[in-house]
Amino acid sequence: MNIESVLANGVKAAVEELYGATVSDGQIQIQKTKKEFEGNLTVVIFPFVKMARKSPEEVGKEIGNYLMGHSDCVSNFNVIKGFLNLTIPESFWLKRLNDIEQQADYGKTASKEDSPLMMVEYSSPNTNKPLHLGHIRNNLLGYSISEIQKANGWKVVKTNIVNDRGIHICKSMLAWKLFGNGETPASSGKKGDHLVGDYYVKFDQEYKKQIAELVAGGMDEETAKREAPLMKEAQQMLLKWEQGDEEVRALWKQMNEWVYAGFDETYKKLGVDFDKIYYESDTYLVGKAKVEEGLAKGCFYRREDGSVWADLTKDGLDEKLLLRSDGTSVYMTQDIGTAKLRFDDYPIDKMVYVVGNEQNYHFQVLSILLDRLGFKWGKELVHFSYGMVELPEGKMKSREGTVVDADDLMADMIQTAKETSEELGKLEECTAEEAANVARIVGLGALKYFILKVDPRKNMLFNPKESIDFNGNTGPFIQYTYARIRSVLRKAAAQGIQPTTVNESIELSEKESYLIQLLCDYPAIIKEAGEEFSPAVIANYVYDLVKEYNQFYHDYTILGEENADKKQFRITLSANVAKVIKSGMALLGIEVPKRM
RNA sequence: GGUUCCGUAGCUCAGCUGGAUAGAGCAACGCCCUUCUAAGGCGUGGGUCGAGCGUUCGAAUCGCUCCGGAAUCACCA
Repeated sequence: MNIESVLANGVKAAVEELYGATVSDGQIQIQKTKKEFEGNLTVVIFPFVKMARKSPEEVGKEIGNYLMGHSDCVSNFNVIKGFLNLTIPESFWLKRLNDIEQQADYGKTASKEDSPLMMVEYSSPNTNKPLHLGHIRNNLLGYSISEIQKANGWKVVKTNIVNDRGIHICKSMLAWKLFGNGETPASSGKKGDHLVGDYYVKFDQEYKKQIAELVAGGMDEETAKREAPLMKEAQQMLLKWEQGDEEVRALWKQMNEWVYAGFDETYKKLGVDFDKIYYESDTYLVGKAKVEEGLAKGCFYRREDGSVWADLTKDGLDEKLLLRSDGTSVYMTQDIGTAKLRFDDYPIDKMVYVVGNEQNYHFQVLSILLDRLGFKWGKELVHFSYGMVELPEGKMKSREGTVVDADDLMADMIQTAKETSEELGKLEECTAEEAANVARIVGLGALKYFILKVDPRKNMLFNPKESIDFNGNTGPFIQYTYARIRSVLRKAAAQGIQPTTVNESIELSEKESYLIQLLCDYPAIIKEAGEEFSPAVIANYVYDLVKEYNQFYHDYTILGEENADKKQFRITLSANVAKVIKSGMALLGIEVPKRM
């Protein structure tokens, strides 16, 4: 049992005995004592004031005295206004530190045979262009919440739905065919996804030219957009694809393969992965069948023109199209098909979709539809919705060329990390290979931490220049602290000191017991992050821990001349801080370097 | 217009199941390298928590009404 619940029971008994009143769990608030006051934990007294019919100060004193007399985990107390500040004995904190020292997977809960299964869908790229900054936020969030849920004892399947069919890829294919001269990744030296993306841009440029010509010839713009030969040809191509035209399918397959090779490289560099990948070309027909099935069961209805709709007016929403009048599927149909395949493949208890908040409405509808179609997790599906990433100059728009490419961005971050470490004269003793690896870890750590520390729901501002900041609440600052602790531990080991169980009679300073208290919070933090699907909770916790450790580090001599017990204690404390930093950063998908 | 989300220091963000004097970092200014990594530490200045009303012993936090911003409301994905 943890200290908070021991104290809560104590308070309950105290109020009952002193004032003859019964207290519910919700009325007892125990929080960390603010740093400017003496004590470790604080009981809020206000809820008991009415029961006691005495002043808050008196009630605080009486409950404090009771706890002192009835529990050995309170060594002192003081009352300020309505707050009862309790001092917990030092031996208590040391015992906890020793507990942490013993646990290799401190704070994590391993999944068991019968643990529930969570499927997390993230990334979900289109195959007509490379990944951009928005995908980076998506991928980092998806990966991180998967890790956090695993740490909370879930079985997790990470999945990706690749949008590999549709008019967008046909545009790239057509442009490649018309303007490409047979260019391949091998012949051009371009990454496959970039190559295909370049032709998507090319299509758009040529398409705009054609529209302009038609408008100059007297056509109105709307008609011109429809009548432009390029667009007609792209639509023709899509039709051929649907019919299984061999030549179109062969080109489609080839270009998609180039893209996948490119994506794999990006994912690998970013450090994310998937357990199972679905392709829309495999799921859209399944969706169609599922909709027909729903139609037969009376979940949906057909209009005169042949289109199929779901009536959601009873749920306070609109009517939603599921099949076009020509019988082809829409986005929603495909998601239904994907859901069916997934449900066939895995015993899913909880489904999480990591998708931007521009699709909030879509997932509201999807949840209702899946529920109607009998998916047991449909109603409770989680749309993990995150905000847009904006740039100082304004919004990202791929057509206006203001997208920040994922590969370029990662390369820039790594390059900056390299330059900075060279300027500061770090890593001079390292081999070029080691130095490059540290630059990679630090550059990507900066990017990942910067994005993950922000509340996912919020739109965030990404300033490519300012984001590379090696001070303050940043990934590199945390990595740096970790590297420094490792260095201390190496030197301690050279003196023959290893972290181990420490003598529980050592006297602790305020800072030391506060640090241990922070370490003790870690399991609760993982739990909270899991419930809220929030990597930011982990990130901000780790930052707090690091800041606190830095003060400790600067105030104390860890390896100097002093008594052996104290030295042992500080080494052990440092090692445990390092352990928790590493563990927390791993939940964010961020590596920590042994030296930097 | 309907729905949803956001609004906290000059900037980027924490804090939100109601609790003490609203916290960090960046930027500005001033200290600290004979002490284990200065990619660091300490300090100073900087706030009507978008506005108002309400509930409460107590509101940045809960409710209502406004104001400002974003997303969405396609036979696009």
